[in-house]
Amino acid sequence: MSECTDIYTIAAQRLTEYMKGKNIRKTPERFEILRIVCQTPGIFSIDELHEIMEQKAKFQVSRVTLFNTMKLLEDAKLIIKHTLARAAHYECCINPHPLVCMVCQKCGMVRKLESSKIENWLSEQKCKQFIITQPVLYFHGLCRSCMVKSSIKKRSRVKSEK
Amino acid sequence: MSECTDIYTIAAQRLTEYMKGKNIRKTPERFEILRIVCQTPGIFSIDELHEIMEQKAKFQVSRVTLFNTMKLLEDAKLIIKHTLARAAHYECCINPHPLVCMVCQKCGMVRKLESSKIENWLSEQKCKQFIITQPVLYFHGLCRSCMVKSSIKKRSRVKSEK
DNA sequence: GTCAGTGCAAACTTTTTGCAACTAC
DNA sequence: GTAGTTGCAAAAAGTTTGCACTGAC
Repeated sequence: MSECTDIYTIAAQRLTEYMKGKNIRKTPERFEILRIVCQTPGIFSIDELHEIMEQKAKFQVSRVTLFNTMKLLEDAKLIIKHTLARAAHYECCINPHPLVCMVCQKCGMVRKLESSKIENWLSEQKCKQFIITQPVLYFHGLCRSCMVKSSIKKRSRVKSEK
Repeated sequence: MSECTDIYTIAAQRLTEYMKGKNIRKTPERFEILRIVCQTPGIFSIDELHEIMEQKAKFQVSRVTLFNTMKLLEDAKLIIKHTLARAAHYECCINPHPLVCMVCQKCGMVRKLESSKIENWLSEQKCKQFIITQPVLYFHGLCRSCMVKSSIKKRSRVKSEK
């Protein structure tokens, strides 16, 4: 928890910095949402975040505000938006680094890979026509579980740790 | 056009092969959709495909059938599904290869990169816990046009060549 | 003839918008 | 006090489902 608090402190500073001179107000909702986002491991949807806010954090906030705040946090580069499933999913990302994700085409499971080579590869690329803010490498395939079970169940939403 | 026809011939063979022994029927809708998909460059949404079918191909087909058929073609590995925007986008991909896409965070533009190095990098990866069927590397960032214009217009849908 | 496929309408899910009340500045 | 923010309700957008009809096998 103390580590989470540290992350939140940094994140809150960055958000304050981002807001500066932009006519963007520091509302309690925005900082409480950021706090929960920092405390939530893995990726989550708006609905999941809404439930966490109400159940765990006992903080009432509307879905509309969550949508708006996610956009703000994304612009401030404090979270990353994944649109792998029908509903967008987000994750806290205080120190953006190249993400390597395994996405199961059957169950929607997402797993992250550690990789230094991809970073080297990325640094070699010359992209004058494009400012890269966040590279994400998705591997679409089948996870071990779905490899074994040959069930024909429908592709579900992205799973997150509950 | 002759090249497109060739691609369709190969695709139709693959689809037929995929359907074999699966109780999946060869309907004219499915093959006509596949033909148009093979003739359509770049990425497209269900709605865009629906318009092309009606306007250019003069072939009446419902959106429901397009959704179903896209699922079938995806399973048959003849198309790739991108979920970068609110609406899913698809592209024909007869010979799947690692895709490297630049996605503009502002206007939603998608551009493909040529890259052989990413293929080498991928071949080095050992993924025993995962069968990779399609690697896609997305660069999220800003395209040249949005770099210059500092307009604050909202992020729009994925653009495709019209 | 059977049952998978099609297409309409309706339901459902996710996201956006309009608007009144609120509040950070 | 002003204007950005919140949150409700409603609309919009994308996708799925129920069901009757059709047609591939």
